[in-house]
Amino acid sequence: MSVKARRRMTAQMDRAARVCARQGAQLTPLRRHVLGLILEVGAPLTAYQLLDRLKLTHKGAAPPTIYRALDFLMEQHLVHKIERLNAFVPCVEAGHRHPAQFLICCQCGVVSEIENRAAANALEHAAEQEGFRPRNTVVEIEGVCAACFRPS
Amino acid sequence: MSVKARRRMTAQMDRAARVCARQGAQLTPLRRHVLGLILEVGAPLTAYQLLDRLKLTHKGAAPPTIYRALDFLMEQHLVHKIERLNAFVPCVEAGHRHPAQFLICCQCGVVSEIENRAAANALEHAAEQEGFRPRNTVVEIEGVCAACFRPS
DNA sequence: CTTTCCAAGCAATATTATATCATACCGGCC
DNA sequence: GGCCGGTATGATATAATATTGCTTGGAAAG
Repeated sequence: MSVKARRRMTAQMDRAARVCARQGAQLTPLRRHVLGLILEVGAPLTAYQLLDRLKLTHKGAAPPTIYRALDFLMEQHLVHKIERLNAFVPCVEAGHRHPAQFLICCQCGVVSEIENRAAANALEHAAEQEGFRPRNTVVEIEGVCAACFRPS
Repeated sequence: MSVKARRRMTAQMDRAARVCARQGAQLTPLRRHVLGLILEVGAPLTAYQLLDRLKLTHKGAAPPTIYRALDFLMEQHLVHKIERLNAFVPCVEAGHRHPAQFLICCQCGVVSEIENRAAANALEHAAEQEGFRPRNTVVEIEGVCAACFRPS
């Protein structure tokens, strides 16, 4: 892991700590550790992949251990679940609810989160035209990313 | 099941038959039966719910039976999977690829499909700004439907 | 000090999905 | 007819994902 990446990770972790403190939520060592795993890998990880990594340092870890931590992290808007992959990634805009839009490259597997107001508004508008009150909008766009399309 | 609903279902089934014929795809009795189950219930059903129903008339049915049928129906764009629910619903615009946008009511569980060009375009645009080539866009909006919001 | 609350430990189990190999059926072709 | 290749289905097993319920321990609140 590069120095730069490590620095970014520390910043994200600090931010997470502040977010939780503000909410009165406890970012316990275990939860922090799980968040760390997600941040350091930088690719979507499934619950059981996380569990395997967690077990290396945390012997008694079992499925509920990881799912509880993930639930907590999702509640705090620190982590997103990618439904198509049953996998988890860090929130880019950590700490507050925001419409999630993901680009999933089906060639290299990279998932990147974008935040496009225009699209989010258009969707909200579309829902409201039906009398629907959106709470949580998830957009998962599968396709080919720029890097894979033009392999330079 | 009302006369009207049955008539609509027959129409959908006929349409499915035409779609498959055009593609040279075989809408076998088994696949037709599974599609029928999905059409008649009118609510999202999980694979195992479908399997239970299928077993009533089709003794040897096992998980692969239903998953194969579902894969086929999804390929033919006759059925969508709702990722958030691990459940399946009929395609409204059956028979051709189209951007799927779902409104999921978290109170009554009703899922309705909409087809909003403006929102779909906005999303496509957002993806392309990143150099991303979308292939398959899934939108799942969770919230409260009109009926639940104003219980009249 | 003790009550309360919540995180975590632990075991079991539920739910969702796939792998694999065998069999049956249908069409064309010799 | 007999064979061949392709596709659909049958059947069994198992993998992958997720939850339930109950218990324990420690820290914060009163």
